[in-house]
Amino acid sequence: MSPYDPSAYPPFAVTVDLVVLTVRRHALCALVVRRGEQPFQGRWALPGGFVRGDEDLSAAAARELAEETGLCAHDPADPGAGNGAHLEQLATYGDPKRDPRMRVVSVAHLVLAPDLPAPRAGGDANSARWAPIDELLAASDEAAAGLAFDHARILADGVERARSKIEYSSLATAFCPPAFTVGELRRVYEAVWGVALDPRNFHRKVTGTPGFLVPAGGTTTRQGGRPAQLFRAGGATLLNPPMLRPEV
Amino acid sequence: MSPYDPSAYPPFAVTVDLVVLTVRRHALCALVVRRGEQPFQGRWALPGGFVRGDEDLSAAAARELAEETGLCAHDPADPGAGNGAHLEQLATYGDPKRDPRMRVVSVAHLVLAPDLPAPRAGGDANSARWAPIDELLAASDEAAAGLAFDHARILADGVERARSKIEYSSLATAFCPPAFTVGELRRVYEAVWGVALDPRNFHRKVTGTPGFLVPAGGTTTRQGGRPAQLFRAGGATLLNPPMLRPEV
DNA sequence: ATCATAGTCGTCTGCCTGACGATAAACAGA
DNA sequence: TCTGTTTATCGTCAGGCAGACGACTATGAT
Repeated sequence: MSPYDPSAYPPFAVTVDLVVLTVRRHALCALVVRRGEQPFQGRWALPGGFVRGDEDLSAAAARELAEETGLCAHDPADPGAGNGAHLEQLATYGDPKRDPRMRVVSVAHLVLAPDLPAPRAGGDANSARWAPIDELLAASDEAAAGLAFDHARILADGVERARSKIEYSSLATAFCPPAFTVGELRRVYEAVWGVALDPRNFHRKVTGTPGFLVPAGGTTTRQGGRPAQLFRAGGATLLNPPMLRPEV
Repeated sequence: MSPYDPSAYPPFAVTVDLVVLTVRRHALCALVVRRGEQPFQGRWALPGGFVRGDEDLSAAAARELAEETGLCAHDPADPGAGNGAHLEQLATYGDPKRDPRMRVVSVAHLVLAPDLPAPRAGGDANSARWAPIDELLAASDEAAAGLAFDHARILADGVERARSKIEYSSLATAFCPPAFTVGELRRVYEAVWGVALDPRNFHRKVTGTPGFLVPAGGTTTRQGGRPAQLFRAGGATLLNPPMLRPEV
């Protein structure tokens, strides 16, 4: 074998696909776009696109994200605040038959975003929408109803990553607006995990973990009931001990 | 933008790189090979190679692993036993300048293997060896002594993955021979984490976690001292509650 | 025989979590 | 205005688990 001989290796197309998750109306939702061309024309798919020749993988993911949603992703390395969503690499999918036309290797990325206004259909998609992940993954069993390509698998992997990562990191705050209440954060956990948590124990846990939350001043009654204190995400990124996910 | 138009996307080379870890003489070691050609000729690098045109990414990783070490990787999905090492995808590295000659996207994989006889130098490598990771990562600061390309970064990511994954999974057994003692398993944790663990509390923890270890029958005095019971890995893959890594 | 080495079983204490009672502060409607 | 509903927040208590460490066991080496 002759490594690095340009004529000896087969050419690949490299794309990024995005699993963009948010919490809307107490449900975990993913951004999907409708495909405008073959194959899988008219079917829903994860947003994504080709990596450019001089572009890093994370830069390509951030660019696609901006094109589809207008969100400005902030790299975990750079904690620049603003309305930036969390972006991280998820996994890479390269089955030779995953695209019927040619050999495509897709580097999937995971984005966690606060609830947004309606997504804007940009780029090459006919339309875009937030779909509850239950709906998307349930439909993946039926032949013609599920997501295009291997996107159901990618979505499932992304959801599983998000579910496990909020256990031991403060990443759940990425689903929240800049200032939020303990109750709003709890509803994020409940939506992502699909369980009910005890409000009192949750409150004790998050307020008792140093660096997780810092008071933002002021209160809100967005949710009705007694006014709740506003917080913003503290500097801590790791939760130790972790938040325990209740048994099924 | 015209997606999936073959003339519109730049061609990439796709490779797999391997972070192969083992525990030798109470130290965490990685497999490195000496580069036989430019660039970085004569420097140490992670083993790896090009993905073939009809080959899945994990298949390419398993093939490279067999070529370099003779190890038969078993996919996490398929728990076929034997002398198979654990193999999982780690992350993908695609900086446009990571290879000075052309655009190469590398899908790194992580392999956890029991201690092996001397590695066989196969394929395109002049030679191969097990190197303590402390040594490899310490040298990465100096200009000409560290690993080739961005392999120091990839190795660091792989080591970090291994360190965190043995906390909440039974993956540490992948570093052990088919039958092993509690003390041998403890020395794996100590080598990977670089800490000392209390033998009594460790024994209580691993024998008290259902499904982690099953008695293999018989005892051994490999390590001197009182004979120790032999175990093999139980069916459980997740450790709940996790093994706690002591503070630094 | 004595020592060194490793393995295994127990005990105790402190921390954290789950379960749940109680109170506080808002709003809606009678 | 009073009452019920909703949500937030503080407290209490028991059980589980981990860290610290004592005690005993079973081998090989000197």
